[in-house]
Amino acid sequence: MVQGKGISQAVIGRLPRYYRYLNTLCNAGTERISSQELSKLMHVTASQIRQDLNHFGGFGQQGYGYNVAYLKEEIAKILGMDTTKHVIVIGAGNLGKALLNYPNFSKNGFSFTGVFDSDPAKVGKSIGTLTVEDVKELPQYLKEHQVDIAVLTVPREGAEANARLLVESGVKAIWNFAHVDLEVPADVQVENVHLADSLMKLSYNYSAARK
Amino acid sequence: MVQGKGISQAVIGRLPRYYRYLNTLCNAGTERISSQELSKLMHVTASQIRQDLNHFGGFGQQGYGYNVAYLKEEIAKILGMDTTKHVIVIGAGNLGKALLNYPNFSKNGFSFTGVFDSDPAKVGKSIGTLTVEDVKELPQYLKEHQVDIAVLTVPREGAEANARLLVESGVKAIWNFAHVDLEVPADVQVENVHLADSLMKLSYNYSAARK
DNA sequence: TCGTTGTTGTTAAATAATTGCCATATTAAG
DNA sequence: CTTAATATGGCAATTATTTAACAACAACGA
Repeated sequence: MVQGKGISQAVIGRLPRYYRYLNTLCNAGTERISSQELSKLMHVTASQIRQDLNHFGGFGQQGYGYNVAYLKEEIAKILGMDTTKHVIVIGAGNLGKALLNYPNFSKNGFSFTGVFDSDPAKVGKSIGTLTVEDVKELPQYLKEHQVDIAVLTVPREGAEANARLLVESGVKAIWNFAHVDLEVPADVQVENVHLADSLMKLSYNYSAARK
Repeated sequence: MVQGKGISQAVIGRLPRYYRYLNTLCNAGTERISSQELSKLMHVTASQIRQDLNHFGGFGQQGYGYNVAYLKEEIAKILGMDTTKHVIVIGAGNLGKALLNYPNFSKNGFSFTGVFDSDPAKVGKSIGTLTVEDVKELPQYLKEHQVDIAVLTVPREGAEANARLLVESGVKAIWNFAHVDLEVPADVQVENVHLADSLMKLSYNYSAARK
């Protein structure tokens, strides 16, 4: 169905942060941690941590706390990072390049397998191990390859058309950096990164704090 | 007009989206709009629109609705976009370049006035009208120039040190793209763009929908 | 073994956010 | 001028989210 088991997006949105802290703790060799210790580290309430985690199961043990490595793995599974996700990028500008070169994604099971652009000047150029392909090849590519997630780093004007194309070819997840709200069927997941909105929010908080 | 205090971040976070839709309407020549029409366009409730706006004042008129151009300007003011914000970028990688080249920011009162990097290979290179400066020059630069917002597009490891430097030099707003939670005094505003978190959230929703 | 301390999972209470409702004001038309 | 249709702003009701409280159980030391 559409949305996952009625767990709120507020909860889901906090999981990656837990994952990040657990990863750091794990790398530091920490074996166990209580919700209270973690709450101090993360500046959230221990109640919230326990409640968030218990949406997915009882990962802790009374009197002991949570095993860091185990909990980290469980959260990775919840977030779907236990299986490789094949990702393509539409738009080979600076933003697309930045994402393709970001090392952390591949560490977490996201495999970038293609990059497309409509600009003839960019087609054929290399980005890391990939070569930029013409966006005209995209429909054919989608027929021949499994694509879990498509990243849209194209200008606003081209975004809707590209999204439609992706949806028609069966892509079910779009990471949208274009500054528009995409209209897609309910079974297609869209995660927006509206940078301008984020900057405006900062601008508000900055301005409001000066008053 | 009355700038309320303690307005929730949920409300603030929606303002840029209103602004975007009003801008589009304005460009299309639309003069007036009711909360109901706007609600259909944006897929939110009319109640929410009216309630959000009324945190900042009564911008509408009974029986008429809202004047698009006027409301747009009022929201711009609320978001602090009526005064120019001087912005610098720390980190001249692909992400920094992408932000510097994004045309919409300058349209909305954000003026990028400097870019810094620690990599000698990047120092001296041009990005648009700016030249990359050595990050060692940053303290001196901050003494001589007004900086409203600093953008952190450096690797995780360098982020904390740069943030400390910025805070010590009196910068009060940081747009943080590094994958860490910065520890700053309460009077310094931080807006995080955690791309990995966003991708993981999409991964969850994608995986959950397949079940 | 037994008691003390620590810590979870869960339920209840408190807060916060969203939506529904409507009195009242404005516009538009006859 | 009168009336019907429209649409806000504010408040009340509802729903969602967060925090607090605590019973139950594990760990640990004596």
